[in-house]
Amino acid sequence: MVMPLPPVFADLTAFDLLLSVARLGSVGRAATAHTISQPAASARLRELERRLGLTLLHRTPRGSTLTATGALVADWARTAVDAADALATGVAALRTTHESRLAVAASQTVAEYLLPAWLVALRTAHPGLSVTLRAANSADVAAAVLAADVNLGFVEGPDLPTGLHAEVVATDRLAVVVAPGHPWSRRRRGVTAEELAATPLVSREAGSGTRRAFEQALGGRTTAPLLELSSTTAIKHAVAAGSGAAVLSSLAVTAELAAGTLVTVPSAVPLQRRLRAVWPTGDQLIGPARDLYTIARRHR
Amino acid sequence: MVMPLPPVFADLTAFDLLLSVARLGSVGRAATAHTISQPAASARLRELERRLGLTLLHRTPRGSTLTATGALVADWARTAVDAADALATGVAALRTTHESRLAVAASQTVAEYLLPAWLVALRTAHPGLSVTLRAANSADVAAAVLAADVNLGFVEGPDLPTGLHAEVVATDRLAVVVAPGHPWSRRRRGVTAEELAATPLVSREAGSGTRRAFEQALGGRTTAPLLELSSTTAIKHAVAAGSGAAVLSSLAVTAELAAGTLVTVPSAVPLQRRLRAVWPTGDQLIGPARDLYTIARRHR
DNA sequence: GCAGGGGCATAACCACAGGCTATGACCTCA
DNA sequence: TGAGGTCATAGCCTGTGGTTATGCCCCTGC
Repeated sequence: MVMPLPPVFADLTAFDLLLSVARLGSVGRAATAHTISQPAASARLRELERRLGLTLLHRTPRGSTLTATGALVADWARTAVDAADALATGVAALRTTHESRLAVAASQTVAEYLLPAWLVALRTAHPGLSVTLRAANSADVAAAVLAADVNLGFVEGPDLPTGLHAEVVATDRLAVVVAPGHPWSRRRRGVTAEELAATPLVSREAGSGTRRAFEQALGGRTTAPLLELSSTTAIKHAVAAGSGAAVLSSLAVTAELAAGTLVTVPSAVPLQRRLRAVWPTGDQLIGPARDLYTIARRHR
Repeated sequence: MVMPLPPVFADLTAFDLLLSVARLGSVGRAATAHTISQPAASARLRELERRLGLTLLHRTPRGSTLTATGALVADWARTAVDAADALATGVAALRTTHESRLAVAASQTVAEYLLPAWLVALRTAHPGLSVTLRAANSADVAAAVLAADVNLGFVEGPDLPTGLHAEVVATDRLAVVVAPGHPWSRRRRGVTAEELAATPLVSREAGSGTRRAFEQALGGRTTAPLLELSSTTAIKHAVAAGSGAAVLSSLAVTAELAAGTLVTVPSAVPLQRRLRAVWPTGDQLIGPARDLYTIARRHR
């Protein structure tokens, strides 16, 4: 059973403060950075240490530095804080922002797994910029770009309406995943195209970008799914529970692979698809849209 | 300048609650899972929606489901919650635990970037298990294993004292990184061994595992560092600020690459090193130690 | 057709976490 | 020896988020 986050770790403020102390070298300066008083910061950090049962800071009359364990905790905390930051950026972009300057539409995979990080990077280039994000399927994204509802679109499907110019910004590997106990989990030889085509899989509904890409990679000769679920998360749970194999974006399963709840099966078929940025043919990308495109490209 | 996390996002409790609602299908059940009352949960979620300015839930007389934007937010939130969870697991392992059952020692890179996820996975197999973690350099790890202070060790250095058995659990690519504006940042041809050897780099102190591995990969013919810093974080900041190039574990820079504050430079030299699990020669791994080893191996 | 139960919302109340200001103790350096 | 950093302590107050009790709504089954 999944447990809720223990309260000490649910509130990242204290950890964020710790990171500021590490960066700035003193509790007082960290306090100012967080616009709270020095005593407040001091108390929070003491309380954090007390609750963790660890000594994180080395306090000296001319500043504070991290202890060895403090540095380790800070590094772990940084990942968490960064993830929360990406969440914040994503939400900011999602908010209906009539007053915004850059409008982006992105297909599911891009919106979920790539855009938040890109937007965090974009924000350092354009601190005041507000971004609108529309998450939709690839066809809708293309339509939104054509209608000039958005300045830039990201699609994952192979097809593209005329009037749009596309540039590959990333390559998304599709991964065959199973539960650790599954017969395929110990294979060293890749599963062949024939096997994949013949095996009923846990799959998204027809029309999903991931499913289309997979079907296309196998030349359309796939069997009916074992189970048809409407969300990637549902699929991951089903597979982890032992329902069978699934083909998912490798971006969607990194966490599960790291946690060991899913394992990848090597595949003899190159399962790839290109994630592309799209904008109206003939248009020149300018300003934030251009920068976002550049940031996205840096990951190739 | 790095900004502190906005308060709404610093506290992940509400997001965690949202994930429970998604999983369990109703606000009331989610409340029970978090051991709070149903009105409390209801209020928190309303407040979350109000603060984000988004409608996350579809409330019906027989349960609540996520809206489309809710699902997107939930997916982003999941990464943040998972990271916080890894932080919690890491800290739990770090706490001095005389009463613990599994003792692990790990070198810096492993302890920072890999172990938390492994421990999260291990915990699902052994819910009650308490783990002690000792983070040290590879030599100390080996010593701790030999002295039977710990049940299992993870090292990154190439050398190993006699009496220890080692198995590769992961391969860590070293990456050449520079700031986005750096002359190397636009290179398509890899930098050669000669160039790398001739270029003064931002580097860790002599004796660091990463530095040793790099020197060994170049056959020892490297020049004096441009800048010698004692922590990976410091190096990353220095490089991002434009100080020069550095060679770091690819694990250490994923966040920065995603954020675009650092970029990798292709390298003509294969910069790899093996991360190995070690235990006393002749011993058979048993129980949790064996499971942790298995989990670690799954990532190869 | 109506009772019952599950689901969410509202209301009234309470506790305490965490903020603030003011001040003190300590170290270092000119 | 005083000035200017550092962090800690003390006393006070506010607001968030918890609780229980209750109401409304909708579906289901007798």
